[in-house]
Amino acid sequence: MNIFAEIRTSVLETLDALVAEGRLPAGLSWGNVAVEPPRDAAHGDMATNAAMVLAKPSGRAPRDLAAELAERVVTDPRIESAEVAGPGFLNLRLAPAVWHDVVAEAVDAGGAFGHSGLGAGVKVNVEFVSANPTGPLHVGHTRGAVFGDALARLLDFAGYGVTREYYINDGGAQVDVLARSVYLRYLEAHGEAVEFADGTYPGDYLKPVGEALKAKVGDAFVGKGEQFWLEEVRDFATEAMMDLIRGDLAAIGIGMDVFFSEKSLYGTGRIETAISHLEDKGLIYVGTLEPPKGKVPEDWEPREQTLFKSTDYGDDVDRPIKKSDGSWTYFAPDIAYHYDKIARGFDELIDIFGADHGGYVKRINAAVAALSGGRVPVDVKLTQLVRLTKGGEPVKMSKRAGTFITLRDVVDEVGPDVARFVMLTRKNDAPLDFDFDKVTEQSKDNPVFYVQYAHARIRSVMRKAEAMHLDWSDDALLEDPAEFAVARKIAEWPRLVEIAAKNHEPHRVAFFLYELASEFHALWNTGNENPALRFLHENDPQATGRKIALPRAVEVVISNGLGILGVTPAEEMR
RNA sequence: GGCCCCGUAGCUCAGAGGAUAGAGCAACCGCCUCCUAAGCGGUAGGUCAUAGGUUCGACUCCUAUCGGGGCCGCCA
Repeated sequence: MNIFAEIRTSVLETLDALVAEGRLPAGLSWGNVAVEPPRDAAHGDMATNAAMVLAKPSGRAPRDLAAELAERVVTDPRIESAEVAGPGFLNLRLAPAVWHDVVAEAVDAGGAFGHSGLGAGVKVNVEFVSANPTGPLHVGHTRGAVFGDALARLLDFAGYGVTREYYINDGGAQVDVLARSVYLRYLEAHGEAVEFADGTYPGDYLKPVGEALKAKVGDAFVGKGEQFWLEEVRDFATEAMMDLIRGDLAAIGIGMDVFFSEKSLYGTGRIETAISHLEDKGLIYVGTLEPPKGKVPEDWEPREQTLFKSTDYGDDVDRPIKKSDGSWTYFAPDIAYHYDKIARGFDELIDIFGADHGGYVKRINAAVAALSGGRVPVDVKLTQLVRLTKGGEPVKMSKRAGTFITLRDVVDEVGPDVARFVMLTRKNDAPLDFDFDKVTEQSKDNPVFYVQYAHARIRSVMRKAEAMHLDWSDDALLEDPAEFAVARKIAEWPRLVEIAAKNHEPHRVAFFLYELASEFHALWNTGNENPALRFLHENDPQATGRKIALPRAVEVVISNGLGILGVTPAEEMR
């Protein structure tokens, strides 16, 4: 139940009635009519802009129209009063029973409270992480991973059919580099002294892979040329790296539904099929690109290449799909990959890239628009950098020289819950400061703690209530303004879920939980001033049962919200 | 040179085209015999980078400019 949507329906019905009576002209669109929480609580519980939006097309003065609407709309028993304000707002005050019912619904619905029909029947593919299978995930990947997973959970909560997907870049030169690096570790495992030249990966994490390779093939590859072992070592090493990455993802609570191999597109005709699809639309041609403006590479010279006419779909220049030697560029399998997603019947695609891939967005948009005939929208989200600090000092490298801070480093230091929550308290396209000390601090300026603390307080109350052998009653007793304030916030939850899901913005959930926690902590303190407002009343089980419905509803929302963020609610803070 | 993102309180940041732009921190003043004070209440703090435009209405949309970051053929 989204009470805002319901009251909006009521307003629209009133408008329909005015049309039927000839008080408003026919043919008006209600599309821009909104019912929203007002910014200032003094303006009531909800406000509608209906009169202002409809004033011009209906030739009415906004305040007059608002007044007429006000007269009619109060026949809805849920609407206690309606007041014209400002330039033509209609401020609505709802009956206390509405908030009472909201609390009861939250308590009854539990984990389903806030579920939405928004995404019913819509299949959406969320592709994220997709890090090269050449090493452990580092902190940059972590943000994309957390963001993608939270977005997937959010969409799932809003009723979409969600597939989480990882694109394995196992088709390019970097997996050959990986294979050679593992081969060196393999020789090392056989007691040979090895040297890691430029263009190989020197990281320690490949040592066990070299040893595992030795255990598997013995000395079969020792002293042999690349042609004997490259392919097998590449497959072996890639699989080992994907195991490593799957482990990293699991450490922060992420499981993928599909791992899609780039390699599976080569030599199987799948790239050719996708490209021929574009060819049929006249979007593939052979040509020579202009040199890039500004900083021209030193060795630049004009080359004839096979190009995709992405400029037809808003890109700045056409993009090469074949190198001058005739082999595919990275973009070609990417086209085929997105073609495959479309063919699998997804209604919406979401790609999550690091900010350094910003230049790639337009060509992905172009490719998907061309391949799907504009049917399938794709939203490419970029996650900005994470600035790691400890006690205010920048942390850039881990102790092992030359390696980036890994996802494991972060999880080991602060735990998966803190890492996830903090990374979701920023919009994806804003840089994020992550201070190892601050994020574990137990104070109000740490939102993780603040929200968890509210939950822990409620759990404490609930445990005590259970000890009194009573259960919540859904007949909530609401008296104080602070109680109504909390109930109003709870009523906003279903609406917030829909807004966040539509905009692909899970950070809104984190901010909402902070606000809800704030309302709750305020309510908690009213119990200090006025013991009658406390949740637990030792000698009055009935009153207690009715009083704990509200904190129980808060618990439901915090728990559901943290579930979307992938954070475990805290039972206690000790 | 082009493209993308960002610019909101001293700091870190929210803000579905709506009213007098919000929160936390820092500053100042209050609240613990009390279900967890790890908390709550209050005061103060603003040219929403700048200039135009669209609109009944712009922090929000459009254009230009300034400032910060990222990216820019045969790497992925």
